[in-house]
Amino acid sequence: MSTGGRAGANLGAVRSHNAALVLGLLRDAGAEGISRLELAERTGLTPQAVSKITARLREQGFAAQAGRRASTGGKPRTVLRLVPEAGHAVGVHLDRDELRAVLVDLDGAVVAQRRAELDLGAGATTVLGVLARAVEELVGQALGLGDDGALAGAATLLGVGVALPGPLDHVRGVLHRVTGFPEWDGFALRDVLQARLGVAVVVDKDTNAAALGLSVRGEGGSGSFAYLHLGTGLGAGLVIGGSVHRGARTGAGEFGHQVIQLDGPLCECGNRGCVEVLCLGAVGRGEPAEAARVLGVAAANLVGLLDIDAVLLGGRTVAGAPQVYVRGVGDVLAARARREGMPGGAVPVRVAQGGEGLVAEGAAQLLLGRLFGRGDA
Amino acid sequence: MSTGGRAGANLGAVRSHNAALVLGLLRDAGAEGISRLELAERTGLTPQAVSKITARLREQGFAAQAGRRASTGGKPRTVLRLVPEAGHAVGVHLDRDELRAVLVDLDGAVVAQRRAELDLGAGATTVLGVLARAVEELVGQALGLGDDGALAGAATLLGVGVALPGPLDHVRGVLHRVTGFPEWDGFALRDVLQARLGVAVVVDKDTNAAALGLSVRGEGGSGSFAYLHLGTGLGAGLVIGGSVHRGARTGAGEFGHQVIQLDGPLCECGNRGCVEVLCLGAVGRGEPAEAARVLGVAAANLVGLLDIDAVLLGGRTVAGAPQVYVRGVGDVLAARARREGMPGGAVPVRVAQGGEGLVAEGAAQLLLGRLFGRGDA
DNA sequence: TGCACTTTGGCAACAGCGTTGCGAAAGTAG
DNA sequence: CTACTTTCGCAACGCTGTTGCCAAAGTGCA
Repeated sequence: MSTGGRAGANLGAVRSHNAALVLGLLRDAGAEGISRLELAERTGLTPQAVSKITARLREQGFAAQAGRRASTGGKPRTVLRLVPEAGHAVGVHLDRDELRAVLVDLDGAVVAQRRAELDLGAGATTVLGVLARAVEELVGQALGLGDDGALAGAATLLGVGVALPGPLDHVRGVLHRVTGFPEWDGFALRDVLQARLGVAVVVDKDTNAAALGLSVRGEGGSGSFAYLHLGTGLGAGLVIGGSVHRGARTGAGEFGHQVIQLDGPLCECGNRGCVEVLCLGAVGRGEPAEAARVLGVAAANLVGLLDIDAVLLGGRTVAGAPQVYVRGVGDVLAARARREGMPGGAVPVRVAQGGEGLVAEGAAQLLLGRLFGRGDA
Repeated sequence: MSTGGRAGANLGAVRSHNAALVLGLLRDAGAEGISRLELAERTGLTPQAVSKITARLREQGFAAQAGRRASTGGKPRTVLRLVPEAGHAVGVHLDRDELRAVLVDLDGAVVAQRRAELDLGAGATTVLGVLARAVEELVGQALGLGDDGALAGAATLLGVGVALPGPLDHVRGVLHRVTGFPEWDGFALRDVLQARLGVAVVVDKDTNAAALGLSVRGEGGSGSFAYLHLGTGLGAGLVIGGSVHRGARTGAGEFGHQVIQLDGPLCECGNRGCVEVLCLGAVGRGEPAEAARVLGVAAANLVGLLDIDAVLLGGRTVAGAPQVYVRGVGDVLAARARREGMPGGAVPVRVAQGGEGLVAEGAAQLLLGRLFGRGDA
């Protein structure tokens, strides 16, 4: 039926919804802060309702007064700001050969971080040991642990987000398979890690985490964008209407195996003419311009299908020659926009900022998002 | 910023949200009806809350008692059902050479319909005249008009939805251009029609209306699906998470000009190797199997990108040889699913039911959707 | 036939949400 | 110093879903 399992709203739901909304606006306002009346305007709530909501948030320690604005002829507005230290989250980027963990505060700012060499093929016990130790050290030094040395002792810790390559089930937190490492097939990473660490754990694809991180930072505008990652492989993370689009089976963003050349060269996925094989082939032959053009054609397909607002490029290969890719992809999109007479012109193409820590920071946002009303089912 | 213009929730919002939710479940239950306790289970609300909500709906005439279930050892449940005659909407399908208008009730059932020959190139005055007359006759005979002959006199009429080909702005109701008819460029169809008819008007692309219609009927499952229309052109309507995805500029679903053959044959859009030119070319050469294969490759790209639950095929060309297309597209998707070891197997491919009236009925749902909580921004 | 039990669903009191009315606080302008 | 503007909290309010309770309407067994 068309009306899927949507939930009814009661008063508790209203409260948390509005609180999350206000908290999100406080975060977006950053160090400048934001006044109650501005919050009222943006939410559509009355100023009095905002006062009550912010009073609750101040009691809970999430918000604080921070100076006042210049007067415009009357009593000056009091400025409110987020208290970043009121909450923390750990984000872990589990890659094929290294592990990168960050501890961020409510603002998304990195408080502490760690790096470790790692071999994903070394088996679950070894990998989980390295991961758990890294997280415990990170949290222990920055926030302090409980008397028993447990992570749960860190009161402000919301949980741990783990991002890794390869298909997986975001909802159940189970890996399907990690390309090249069949021993991870069907591994219930979320539950195992949750039991071991004693705090909430969320698992997601690396490209989704990167896209989420970019979304929170406000890159890609307020609406929809695609993050295209060109490194050892070619993948994408999609943000539609402000939230990460994963699809029913967390399979969305399968960008690299989009076929753009019927009966083209064989790809390792078994298909022919995938963007990945064409693009990486051009990179391998030392033809970045051709790689960018091919990438641009695939990006244009994506833009046409979803009508997104921006395309962000990332990954080692892009970082090696950013201008070539931005221009190459941009040219294809511009040509298409010109031909179709699209209102507003072509979709902008940019290099995703954030570099090496992007995925880990985005993984941490998987937890923070719940506070700010981006809870993902 | 990441927190786009989301709205705060007050008690009025809660009421209409829950009322819409219940109304949607009543509609989905159809003639069988549904009991209060089932409604409570599905919404997560308490039985008492459901009683209050349904009491309001009964007062307003939208719902009614309809018999009772067999007892399971106690007082038998009272069954509630939607009162279809409590609301109506007109849906108009404006095609290049004909106009098709339907009047539907809350259930989506067609109460009356009209067809008229039409030339979209005959100018706005002529076309709007034919359209307005068709709508007024339709509503007048089935519902009756006001004393002054105005549509607003039909108390249960929620408004008119208009679906037509070509790029347009769904939010503002303005046409960008209708392929082959430059005189419509920038025409503010929504506002002009609203002023002339005196009731609410919503404008959308034909493929979006078709997808919406299918979504309401429950085809394509509860989640996400794509409707691919193969007729004089090749387009798509996307339903993601239960609602039509249009993108910021109502440009989403630009499926036909997805490039699947780099530097392939020139398409009339100016690009090379679009699915449309390849697919229609094969149709023209009398090679439906090849057309289906090409369509399947493009569909597989879409499925991979969005991880949708189903693919529905429609349009005159598909209707001419349904099995060929279902099998051809299905084979490509199945092969890909097999190679990637997707959990749950391949995405199902079906022919969209509903035939000629699908777009007009979907257009009517643009208005009904508001009642059932599918208000689209 | 009668009694016990189960299940449904309405009435009444309630807690908690945002809203409204109003006034104190804190500035500017003359 | 006075008049005015603007911010923002207190108190009363209306309305939401929730809880506690009980009447209604069945079944099943003695």
